[in-house]
Amino acid sequence: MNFAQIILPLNLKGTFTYKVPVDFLEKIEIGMRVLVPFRGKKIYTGIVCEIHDTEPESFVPKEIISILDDAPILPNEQIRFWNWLSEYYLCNLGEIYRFAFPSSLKLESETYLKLKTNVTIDFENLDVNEMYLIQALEVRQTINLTEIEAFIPKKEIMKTISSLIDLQYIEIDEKIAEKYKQKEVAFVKINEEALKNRALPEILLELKRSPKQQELFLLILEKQTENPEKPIRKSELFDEGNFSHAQLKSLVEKNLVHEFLIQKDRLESFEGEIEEIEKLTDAQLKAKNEIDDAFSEGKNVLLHGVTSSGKTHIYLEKIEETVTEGKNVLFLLPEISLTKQIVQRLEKKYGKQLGFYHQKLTDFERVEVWRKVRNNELKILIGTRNALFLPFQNLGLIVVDEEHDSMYRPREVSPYFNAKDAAQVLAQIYGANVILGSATPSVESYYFAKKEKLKYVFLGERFGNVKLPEYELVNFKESQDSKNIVGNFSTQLIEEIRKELDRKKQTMILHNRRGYANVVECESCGYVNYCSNCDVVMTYHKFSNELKCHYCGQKAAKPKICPKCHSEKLNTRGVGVEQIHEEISKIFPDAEVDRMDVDSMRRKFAYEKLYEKLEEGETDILVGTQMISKGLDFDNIELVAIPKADSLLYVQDFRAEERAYQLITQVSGRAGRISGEGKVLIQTYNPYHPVFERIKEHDSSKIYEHFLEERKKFLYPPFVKLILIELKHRREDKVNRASQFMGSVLRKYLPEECILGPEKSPIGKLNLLYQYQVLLKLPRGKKYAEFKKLLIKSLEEFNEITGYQSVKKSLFVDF
DNA sequence: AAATCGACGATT
DNA sequence: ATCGTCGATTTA
Repeated sequence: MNFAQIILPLNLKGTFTYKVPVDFLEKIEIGMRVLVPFRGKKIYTGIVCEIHDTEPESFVPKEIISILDDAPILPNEQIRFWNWLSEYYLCNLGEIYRFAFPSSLKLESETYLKLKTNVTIDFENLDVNEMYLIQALEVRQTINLTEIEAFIPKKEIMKTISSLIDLQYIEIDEKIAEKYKQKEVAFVKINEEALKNRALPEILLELKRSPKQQELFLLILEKQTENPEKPIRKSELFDEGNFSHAQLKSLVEKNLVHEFLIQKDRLESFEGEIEEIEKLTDAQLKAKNEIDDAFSEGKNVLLHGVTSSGKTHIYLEKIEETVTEGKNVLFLLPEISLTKQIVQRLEKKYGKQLGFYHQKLTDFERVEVWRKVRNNELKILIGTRNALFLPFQNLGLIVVDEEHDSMYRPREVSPYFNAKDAAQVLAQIYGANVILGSATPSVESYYFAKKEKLKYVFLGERFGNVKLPEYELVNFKESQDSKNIVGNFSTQLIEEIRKELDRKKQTMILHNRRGYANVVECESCGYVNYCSNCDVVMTYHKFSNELKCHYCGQKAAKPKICPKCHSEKLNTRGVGVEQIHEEISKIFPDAEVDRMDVDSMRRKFAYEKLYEKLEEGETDILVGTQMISKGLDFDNIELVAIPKADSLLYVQDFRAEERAYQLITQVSGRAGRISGEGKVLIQTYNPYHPVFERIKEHDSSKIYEHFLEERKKFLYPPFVKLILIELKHRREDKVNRASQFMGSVLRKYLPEECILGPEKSPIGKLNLLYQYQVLLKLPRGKKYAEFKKLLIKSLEEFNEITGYQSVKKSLFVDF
């Protein structure tokens, strides 16, 4: 056993063979990190994935420099998971490794280290190497691994660094150190000490000359005695009485009152607003029993529960059961969002045994969570898809909430994989169970649930038997013909909104298109502005008064005259959310109309501020893109309007209808959560469109039947497996030729009916790269494995052509 | 992925 | 003759 296969953090095929030095033979194990030289001077942190005795024939392997861990950092299950991902999604192990590990666990020679600020170093307890490194860092701000090699022996480097990181003397210098700062809220409380030492009358006497201060002091005291558990918000004092900040400040200075800050996200639980877990309703209990049955049969579950049916309650029950059995839970969310009741409730109950893992953590925080998971200190982990890669010790349950969400498979991050499917494989490896939960399951999951590959559990009623919102289709063509319209709104829509305003209810308006107008077009010559990097017209944003490319972020000034024919007549075409917002503000000048989209939420705390406005009922009408369908659970919303619903359907994508249905249903779920008086107005030119008609009927099985029929007819998932091959290059002729060649190679091995293309991608140029694609529709089942082997063979053949090596190739399996 | 090497064209 | 850019090649 003299050789090891090492995974390197590079996007390279396969693993690399290294020789294990004799003194490491005892120590080395699969799953440990090792330091290896690669390409002359460079040093990388690799992962041992195999130890064997076969000496390579064609080359002389290099030696492992050092072993970084005393015990494997990566459990066996994770290595199996990585291998599955790599085979299934046709990606390299190195890519997975890069994605899975926090960067300070995979130091390489270009990683820069720096001294932590404001640390006092205890030189007495440092060894020689540590001392050298600290001294070097005192002279210069940063240093990298190659530079350290000059004064510390190679074998000692990592030991020295990790011990100094542990001591918190040094840290990794992350160039893009975007620190996520949590919002803090100020609270006040009476200084108990002051009350102990002196009698209350004495204190009041002292404040006699400042009556306002006295009044304020008494107000705080009164609030505190009334409810000692509930901390007092600084802002509520100013709301209730006519006090000034100066008065509070002097009370603080007199040491009678303490002021303190609490982080925003811990607030909810701290305020004790959470009800204890109520008993499950009969419907929920039935669902839970069905889940138990499925689990005992070793089946995973699709929990299809209409909006506010209390899926969370069922999750909580199952989570508690799993933890009681001594196993751990992973709770996946599409993105880390504010205020999730489940978070608050779990936090209260499990405190330090609850962990979070998501993209907004700093590297140090990630390593911290990693360590805790490995030591089995955390029982429950809430996280986004990258949490799948934590070194779990005994996973018992994975919950995938909002399983239909496309954030589980973002196309732009490599490696490409679908967290929903990966979660099921990971669970299988760990012998754990999975609950996929959604109010609007993906068509694929629904199909597998009906095919009994998953157990289908349906919760058809809202919690407390609250009625589901009612849908009404507004025929915009008719309104237009009878001239009953103002801009993009029919008078019917306007009247309904006015009624809500009169009743002091809130209204949501969904329009899923950013900006003010799609295009700015010259009336006389038809000129439109294209992005200079992409083959895309630029969207006009009136609010920031510029043109933006939504694909690469490129900005340009809005032209005043046509750059081509100098005409001054420039038209806008296509309606964006800004325009809807403007129209509504004009129609209801006295209402408070707010807009929520990525552009208006970019500023720090913009989301939090708007959230509070909505919560306090200050916002009357909220106009927004799909953003408004997530996380806004307020009791006072009863009307949801979708003025241009057709635009949701007209997207070049076989999932467009499915996504329209999901989006409409998700926003609708915001309406009438408590009262049951929710109403949804869908304004459309096609009131007889099958999707709208079926949404209206409130029978989800009908709509899924419709989707499945269409998918079957036009051969789309779940009836076939899709693999998209995308080729990119700066030069169009090159990528075009490459794609033609790819097509011909594929046709050599695979039947004609499986191959679509090659053709120019829907967006022909993106970020200066031309894109071409080939779409494969492969049959499911046994044939699939066979075809996939042939695909790999074709890809290998393609790779042999040296001329096409510079063409970037991406594969999207289960696209 | 990333560094290195070689070819070719533009610049001193 | 030298610098810069692009593409091909190689990594254990």
